[in-house]
Amino acid sequence: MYVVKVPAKKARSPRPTLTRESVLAAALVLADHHGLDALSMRKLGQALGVEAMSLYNHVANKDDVLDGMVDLVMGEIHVPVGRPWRDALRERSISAHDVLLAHPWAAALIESRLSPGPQRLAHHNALIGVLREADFPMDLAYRAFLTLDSYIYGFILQEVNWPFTRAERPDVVTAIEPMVTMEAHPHLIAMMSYVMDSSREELAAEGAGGAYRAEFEFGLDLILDGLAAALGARR
Amino acid sequence: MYVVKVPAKKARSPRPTLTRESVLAAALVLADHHGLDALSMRKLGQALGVEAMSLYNHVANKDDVLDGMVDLVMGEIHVPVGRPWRDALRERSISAHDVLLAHPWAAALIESRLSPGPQRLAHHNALIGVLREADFPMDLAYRAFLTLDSYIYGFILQEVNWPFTRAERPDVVTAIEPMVTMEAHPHLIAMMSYVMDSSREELAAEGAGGAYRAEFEFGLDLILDGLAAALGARR
DNA sequence: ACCTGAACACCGTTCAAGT
DNA sequence: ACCTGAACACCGTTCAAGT
Repeated sequence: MYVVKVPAKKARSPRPTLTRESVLAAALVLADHHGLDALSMRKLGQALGVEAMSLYNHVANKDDVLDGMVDLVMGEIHVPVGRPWRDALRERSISAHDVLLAHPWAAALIESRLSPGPQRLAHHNALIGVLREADFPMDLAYRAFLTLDSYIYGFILQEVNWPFTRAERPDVVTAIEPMVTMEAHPHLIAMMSYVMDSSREELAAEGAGGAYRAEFEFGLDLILDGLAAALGARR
Repeated sequence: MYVVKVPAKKARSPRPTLTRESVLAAALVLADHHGLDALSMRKLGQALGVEAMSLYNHVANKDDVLDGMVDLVMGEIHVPVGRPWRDALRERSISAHDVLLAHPWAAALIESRLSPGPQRLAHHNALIGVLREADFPMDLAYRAFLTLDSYIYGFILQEVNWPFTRAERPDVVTAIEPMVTMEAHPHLIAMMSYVMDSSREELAAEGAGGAYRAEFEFGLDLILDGLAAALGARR
């Protein structure tokens, strides 16, 4: 499985021959551009200039497509090796953040997939390797892994689904406003006005890593500090 | 909106009159028992002894149903007030964990919903209130909130989707096994054998809070420690 | 006021038939 | 070997018609 099919040399068809890889790549582009809801086998076929039924010659079914997309995304996340564990974890966490932000549909999908692909397995193996080579005992390595990944995926899900400026999603903001009252939700209002204040809108425009990058790094460093302390306590 | 409709006294129909509340309650039960994928307007109507189209007299559409279900779940999460911030946050985090574990479809759904309902607004207001009354500056309160909720939701998503014992999901475990090799994934294999070892299976049987409860509390306390340190540094 | 039959525009997937 | 038309069993939703 996962063998790359080489298109026959003499193929002179107007469009390239379908392969598992081209199907997955097209699915990823479609999801990036129009969201995961817009990804149907019929539309995917259409994007490839083919009927939906043809896809079943190259992928088992839609679940197989989703698994393949997840694995493509996992392959984009960088895990540095041969570096101090804290640096390595920090860099891979930020890489994961940026990759998952670039594919807003991916985080929710990854967490809902049961069978990991080769890229995901390799990623996890490398990650655990970083911890083990830094002499994390296995129970602590497991907890470190769970804590860090819980944070990363949870953060991305919030970031991707929660547009905090009125400019981004005026419809959402105006829908919420009438339900929030000063009497019932004073603290919520205080936080919303902090979050939506103008200096943050400038941040949002800066790009690279998104407007939440500083917030992400706050929690990330907090967790890395905690792991360092836990590791120190064991020695 | 959200007014409870009182069924007419003289109603003598074989089944109770439909209300928004009864529709949402039935949807929640259906999702708890058969998963979110099994929740369609047609099946929901069937569960209520009615055609799918009747539901539209009580809810706007399926999105409205999903929003209502999320809000019911949010209402189950307990936020203690008038207690030291650390105790209050710890208790509400564990409450959130247990509630979200009891409704395995909820975490993913909550994070994908754009418009919060009244219970969610009240919950967030109370949570921010705990932080503000403990003199967290607003920027730190916001980051504390983001860090904690990222962790909680991310953790639940992993816990809900990752069955770690062969007994629970033999099909998943056997599907993964042939892909993992000792040469390519030594660290992954080491961790999997740690995670799947028999002493953990006993833990799984203990119930209340699930088999991951200790792991959840590890990361939770790590984050609470970090927040306490960050708060102390500000004073 | 509430329920429903019929209809519309979608889904994923199978399978026999085509090339 | 790969593609497709027809078909099946599903979706969410609308709307005119019923009571």
